[in-house]
Formats: sequence, C-alpha cells, structure tokens
Amino acid sequence: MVRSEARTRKSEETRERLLDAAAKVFRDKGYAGARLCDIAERAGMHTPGVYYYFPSKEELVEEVLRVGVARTRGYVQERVAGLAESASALDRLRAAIEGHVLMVLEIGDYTSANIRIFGQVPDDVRARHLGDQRAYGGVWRALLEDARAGGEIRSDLDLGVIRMLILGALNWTAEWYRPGPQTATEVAREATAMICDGLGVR
Amino acid sequence: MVRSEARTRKSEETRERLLDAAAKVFRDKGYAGARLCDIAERAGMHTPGVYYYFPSKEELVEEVLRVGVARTRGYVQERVAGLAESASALDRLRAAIEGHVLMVLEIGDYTSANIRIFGQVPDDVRARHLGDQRAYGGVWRALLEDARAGGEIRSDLDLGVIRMLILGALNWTAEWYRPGPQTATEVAREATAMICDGLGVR
DNA sequence: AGCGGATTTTAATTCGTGTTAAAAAGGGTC
DNA sequence: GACCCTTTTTAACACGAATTAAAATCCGCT
Repeated sequence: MVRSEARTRKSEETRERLLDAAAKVFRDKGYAGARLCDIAERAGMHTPGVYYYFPSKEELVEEVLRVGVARTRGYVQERVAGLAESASALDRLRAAIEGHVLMVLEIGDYTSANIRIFGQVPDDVRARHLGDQRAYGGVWRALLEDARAGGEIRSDLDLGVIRMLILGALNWTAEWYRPGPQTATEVAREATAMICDGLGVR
Repeated sequence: MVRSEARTRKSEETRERLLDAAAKVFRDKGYAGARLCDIAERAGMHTPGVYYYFPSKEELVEEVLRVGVARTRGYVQERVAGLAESASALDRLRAAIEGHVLMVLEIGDYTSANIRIFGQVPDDVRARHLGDQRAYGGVWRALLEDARAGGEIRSDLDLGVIRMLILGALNWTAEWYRPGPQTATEVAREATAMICDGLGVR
C-alpha cells in the first residue's frame, strides 16, 4: 500500500522537530555535551524515539551540519542575488556579510550550531562534511575575487587569509552576542564598516 | 618536616606537565570530549595520578582557562608596552593584534585551549572564569578608547561591538590556521591591514 | 470492527569514563 | 639501613548516556 500523504507529512514534521531540537541542543551544549535525551525531550518524545528517525547520534549531527551550511549558503546567495544590477562588488560583499550575520544571530539555529560544533564532531563526520563547507567558502572566495578584479579592494592582501578573518569575525558573534543593547542588523553594520572601510579615519 | 627544595620543584614540574597536556587535549577534543586518561597518558602517568594534583576535571580545566587568559594578557600588554614612546594609539592597537595572533597560533596552547573550550565548560566554571576574561577585555577596551580619544579612529563605530569583532577574527584563526602556506606573522599582518585600514582602496 | 504498517514507549543492556580506595614505590633524612 | 612523607599505581566503583529489544499504541483503510 502507498503511504498516505497525510501520514508521511506528519512523519516529516516530527523529523524536522527533532532536527530543530538537535540544532538548539548541540549549539548550547556542544557535541559531546549534548544528550540524546535532551534532544528527544525538546522534541516531545522519549530517547529511543530518536532512533526511528536517525540511526545514531553521529548521523543526527551530520544532518544538522548539512542543513546548516545549505541554509546559510542559500540565504547569503539569495541576498546577494537580490541586489540591483548596478551594485558594486563591494556592495555585494556587504550584502553577504549582513546575510551571514543575520543567519548566525537571528534566523539560523542550524547555522550557529554548525559554527559552534564543527570543531568538536568526530573526525569522520567532519571529513564527510568538509565538501559542503568548502562549497560555501567558494561563495566568499568568488565575492572577494570579483571585488579585486574590479579594482575595488586593495591588491596587497592575501584573499585566502582575509576570507577566514572575515568569517571569523562574523562566526564569533555566535559566542558573545545576546539580543539587547544592539540588534543583529546593527552588529552587521559595524562589521561591514570595519571590514570594508577599516577603523582608521579617512 | 619542611619539604625539600628539590622535591617541591619536581612536583611543580609534574603539575606543569599535566597542565600542558590538559591544554593540548582540551584544545583538540573539547571539554566533554577530552578524557582524563588522554591527559594523563600525555603527561606520562596513569589516570588517577591526576587526582594527586587536581581534585576534579572541572578544577583542572579551570586552571587551564586561568593560565590561558593570564598569559595572553601578559604577552599582549608586554608587546604594547615595548613600543616606542612615539607610537600612536593605532600602532599600539596593531601591536596588540599581532601579539594576540601570535599567542593563538604559535606560543599559546593555553590561549587556543581557552578560546575553543570556553563555551563548552560547565556553567559554574565559566561563571567563575568570567572575571579574568573581562579583565583581558578591558585591555582592548582601553586601547580602542585611547585611539578614539586621540581622533585616530572613526567616531561612528560602537567600540563594544568592534572589540568583539576584532577578537572574533583573531580567535577564529585557531579554527582554521595550519602552519604551511602562511606564517603566523603574515596572518597577523593581514589582520592589522584589514582591521585598521579596511579592504577598500583608499 | 479489525487488520497491518507506522510510530512511540518501557525496559534492559552495554560501555566508557570520572572518581575513590587501598596498596605500592620512591627517595630524602636521621 | 629504617622511617616517613610524597607520589604513583593497581583495582574497583558509580553513574550516565548511547543503543537495542520487545511490547504497546496509533491510525488509516477495508
């Protein structure tokens, strides 16, 4: 018998609830520190229920990582693509910075989970995930190279290092930002200001 | 009886060997992922030997964190203080950036351990450590405020946010840097260039 | 109503790791 | 060389958490 439509939809919703819960708990407790029972409870089920959807903790975290980069990359690319045709390469870079920050601080539990646990995950999981990670890095590489090709950024910089410094500044916001004094958008604006124009007076 | 001099020195050396091992293992595996037996083995003893020097894993990690900030702050301040009297506030900021990067990438296992595990440690440990952390933050706050007071940096920036963005860019180097293509000093140079002068052409 | 697969639960297992206890070894001092 | 304090080891314990097994429940369908 073909599985009924409503049936499979409900199952997918549960799976998603589980993934959402996993993203939150992994982000808050780290990989080893996250207990399957915390995740299950947050998703409204008992621990072994997780195993109906995922064969192990490793595969669960792997899926969280996968969704994390995919969404981040999608959102950032979308924001960049939404710019007017007349936008400069530096404007596109600014849009990417803003998109990434918003993803980390407001929209993406998966994004912040990814950032915080990537370095803690078992080696084989990390190895399998590296491809996705690199693909997202490629988006940034292209943005920077376009800007340099157009003469919009200085020619004396190592763009490989610069890319990681930028992503570092943005990723680290996951460690300290708490809503309150500043909004995520304000943080993004400070970041574009510092990165594109520097601290020094002009 | 008074403990002989040679005796206490040997004991202190062992304690230090243990701390060094702990810093390395915590940095590589994270807090929950680091096993006491890994640490003990690296220090050349069996697991329960650790308990002669530290009463628990928590207190061990706490000491690693403490040493981490203390050394980082000491080194950065020393480098800043070593500058000529004529150095500008921006020069002092550059020196701090360079010092911090070198500490993360070359000198300080404790520094990189601190950076990577601070967010994973039990809440009470983190709470006790927050004072030290803030003290180091104060060094950077002062550097930035001096620069602004002297009119050397733009007046439209939120220095609290900027401080965290800078430290983020630098701290994140612990996640991606591997000696090879670039030296730590080169990374530091790229960082000062981007942070102080920005990516855009002038 | 009742069949049958999908989903969830209860109960049990297994294993790793932090910690403790007790014994042994080391080494300086008289 | 015997004594005593320090340090390290061997052995055992405790406990939490991932995983498995088996039973129970749910729910659409006939």
